[in-house]
Amino acid sequence: MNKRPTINDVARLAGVSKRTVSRVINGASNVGKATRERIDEVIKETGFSPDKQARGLAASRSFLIGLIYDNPDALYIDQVQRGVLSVCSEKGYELVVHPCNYNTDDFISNCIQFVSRSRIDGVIILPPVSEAKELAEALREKQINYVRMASVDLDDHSNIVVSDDRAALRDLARYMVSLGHRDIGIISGPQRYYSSKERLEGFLETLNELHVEVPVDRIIEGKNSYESGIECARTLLIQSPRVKAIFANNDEMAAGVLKVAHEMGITVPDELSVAGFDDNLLAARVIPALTTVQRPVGDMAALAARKIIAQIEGTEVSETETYLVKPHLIIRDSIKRV
Amino acid sequence: MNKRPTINDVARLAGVSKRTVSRVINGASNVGKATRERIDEVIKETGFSPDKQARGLAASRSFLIGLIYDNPDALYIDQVQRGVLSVCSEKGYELVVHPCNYNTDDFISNCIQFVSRSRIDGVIILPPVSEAKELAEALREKQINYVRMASVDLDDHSNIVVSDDRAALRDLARYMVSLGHRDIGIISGPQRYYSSKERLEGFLETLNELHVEVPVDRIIEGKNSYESGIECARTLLIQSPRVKAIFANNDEMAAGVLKVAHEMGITVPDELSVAGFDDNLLAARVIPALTTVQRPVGDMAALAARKIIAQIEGTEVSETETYLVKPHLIIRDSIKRV
DNA sequence: TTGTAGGCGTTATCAA
DNA sequence: TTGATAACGCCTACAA
Repeated sequence: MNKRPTINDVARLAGVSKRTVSRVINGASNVGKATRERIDEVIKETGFSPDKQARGLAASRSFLIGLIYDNPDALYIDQVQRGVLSVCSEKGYELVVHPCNYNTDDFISNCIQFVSRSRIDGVIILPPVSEAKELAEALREKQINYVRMASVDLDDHSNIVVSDDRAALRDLARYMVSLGHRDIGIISGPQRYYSSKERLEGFLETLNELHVEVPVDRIIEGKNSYESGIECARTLLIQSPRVKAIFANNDEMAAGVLKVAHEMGITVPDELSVAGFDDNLLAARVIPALTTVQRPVGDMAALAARKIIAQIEGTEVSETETYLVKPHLIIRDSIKRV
Repeated sequence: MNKRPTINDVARLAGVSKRTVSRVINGASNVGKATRERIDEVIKETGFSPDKQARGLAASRSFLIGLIYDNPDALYIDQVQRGVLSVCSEKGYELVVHPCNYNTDDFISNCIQFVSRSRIDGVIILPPVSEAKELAEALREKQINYVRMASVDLDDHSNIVVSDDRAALRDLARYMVSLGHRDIGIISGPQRYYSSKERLEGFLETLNELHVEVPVDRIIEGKNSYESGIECARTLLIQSPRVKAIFANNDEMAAGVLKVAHEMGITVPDELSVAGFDDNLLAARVIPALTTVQRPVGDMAALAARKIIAQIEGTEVSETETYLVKPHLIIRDSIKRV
């Protein structure tokens, strides 16, 4: 019921100055062993923990990490949040979320304000916002720590964690071809996003190597939404009825393909194979369950958290060298041998 | 590129003391009109905004609102976060997320610590954690502001926002019966949760009024997961093959029912009708699209945010009287007339 | 190795 | 209506 103990209480109880207590709190090396032990004990007894507000005010830090995103995929965001938090809480940071509007004009200043208003120590940026060069530049100019999560290596390795979507799609292409598929259609993502381009290129690249042609009219650009998936699937299936396998840029759109196939009386996977990307909640639930690609989102997020904290605390972890993770194929029921 | 202006800069430029500037910032009434205008102008010119850290240190506030939950439903959480943020950002608060582990022993002290470490001004608690009486008591005892989101009216109305799940299930029952259903099975949620009990009771209540009996062996308690839905559906469908309609406590389990029906060669909705709850992402994607119940989650969350801010700032909004919102039926393709 | 003094940017007390 | 002055709890030069 009493107030929280302060550094002064600890200092008084331990019979030292608060400066010394401060040293102990911050793990400074120049403290006598006996003194340190005495102080540690008092801290334990009193349950003292430094006040973040005061600490922040004095040191210009907040122990707050921001998460910036404009992504409709709630599941992805949830995984990221949990991944980041697993690291944060252990290091004494809290996570402040900031969904934003990538398309508005003031989106950059909005993000900058978010950071400076609350003195956020650093931000983690999710795709597709993370692809915005302007935001990264603005952040850098303002000396704000940031780490981007992306599908392309477009920044210094201490500022980014990338998933190798391209490699994953090469695997998928090989898998499809190995099952005999030759008549392949694609519902790509918006080509203004690197992630979409990477996936498309990785897929086509390997298909070409394996001498499988995909005529341009079998590649349709979707918008990553379920509705868009439905629309594109209709177009594709009517326009190119010979297509026997479709890769959709994400599971949402793949679910749309399933829907259209059902409407048109096409059986999946017997008459049409379908692949998605994300391993969304949907993927396993849908009938037939989707063969798709899973990114280790939680791990990537945790890595991003470690990087941002390393930046903040100036402790360049060796691990900072790691920045590339590879997604892997999840094989379920939506692709069949022909 | 210069540092942010401080209250001192403003005071100097306006030729007043910082105390007066402080009054203007905080909207105190006892400031001369001319003085106020001058100060307002300087604030605008300099782009000054008060530092939250310093402000918090002085006033014992952080302008941080915490979100406590232990809920696997990422979509629900995402909707809540957006709803809360829409209010927060406008009132100058930030949202700090705190997923926790309802089942661990230290879960309460963990939450309390979370709040006190960062001086969180108030917390919003989501179900099912929000049902924990002990947590609410601990919070109250520590004088921590909180608002619970729940399905039952189990707290003071300024501390809770409840969705009337019971009423929604009465509607569902009437709807099913109106379509001729008499052979109804139920996959309920864990009965240790109020929300699950409310739904089950509301459903049975109205069924009884309409003289539709549900034998006890047609009511199976599930765990709200997809897997659990599959398991329960198998049991139910094998044990009571005459069942022609199933209500599942959430969409995840309803998706499980669909899966099992497909496995067993039972056509939905022709031979079996299915209803869910949540209007999950799945609901519209699955085939057939699920008839389900939608809670206005975003609105509830925004309301909760307004309540918590009212508590923090001591401004009891009249709106605080509102606390009950009613979910509504979303009719899709999974229930058919018999 | 330890302590003293001053400052971080704001709000609160009390007088004028 | 205003303004000195002291908190708030911690960190950081600079000394000892």
